[in-house]
Amino acid sequence: MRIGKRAGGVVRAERADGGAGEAVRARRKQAGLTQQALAASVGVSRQTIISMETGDYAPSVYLALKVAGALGASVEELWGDPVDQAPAG
Amino acid sequence: MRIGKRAGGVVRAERADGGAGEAVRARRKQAGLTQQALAASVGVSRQTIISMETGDYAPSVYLALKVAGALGASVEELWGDPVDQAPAG
DNA sequence: CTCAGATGTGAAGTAGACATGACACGAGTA
DNA sequence: TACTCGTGTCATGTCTACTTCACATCTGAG
Repeated sequence: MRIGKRAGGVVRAERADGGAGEAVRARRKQAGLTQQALAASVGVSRQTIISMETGDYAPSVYLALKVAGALGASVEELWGDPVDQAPAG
Repeated sequence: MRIGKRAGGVVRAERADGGAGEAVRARRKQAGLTQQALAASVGVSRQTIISMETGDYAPSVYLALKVAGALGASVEELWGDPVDQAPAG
């Protein structure tokens, strides 16, 4: 558990609520792809796609760009704060 | 040096030419910020901003979103393939 | 010349992004 | 029933994103 200042470890989502993971999964299904197909498409392992969809996971910006591109979305749409996407409430 | 399949380590830029670093630096200067000011603004150390601007560095997507936001740009603009931004040549 | 500010270098430490590979489970189908 | 497919879990290993801190260099101002 991280408390206060980080000591190593990457900058992650403000909320560990899996929002981005859900967004990536929804978009992948909409694109008619399996985890394996998306993984192959962006050049990573299926394990990495699993982590992205199910865990509190912060991919590198370059992997995020590839995934967004493969899914026809922008990085902001998939990993941005949902508040930026639509009004709260 | 990485040859063939990666064995750990993050997905990074196709070209280690510092393109993104230059883009981040240019945009930061345009915004009239020092490295220290940008670092404080996005909640990382100045050392991290230095690495981002000078090295073959792959920030996490969440840090990239914060930096892009602080600089009034999109992640695609700063870290995307330059070819995507404008025709080559 | 001195000083402040901005920036770059280097080292060491911690948490995590990626990988491999095996196995388990549920759903759908013949 | 057996099989295939898609997905999740787990363990282990390698490389890197982040940190702190000290110090060096360059530039501009007084």
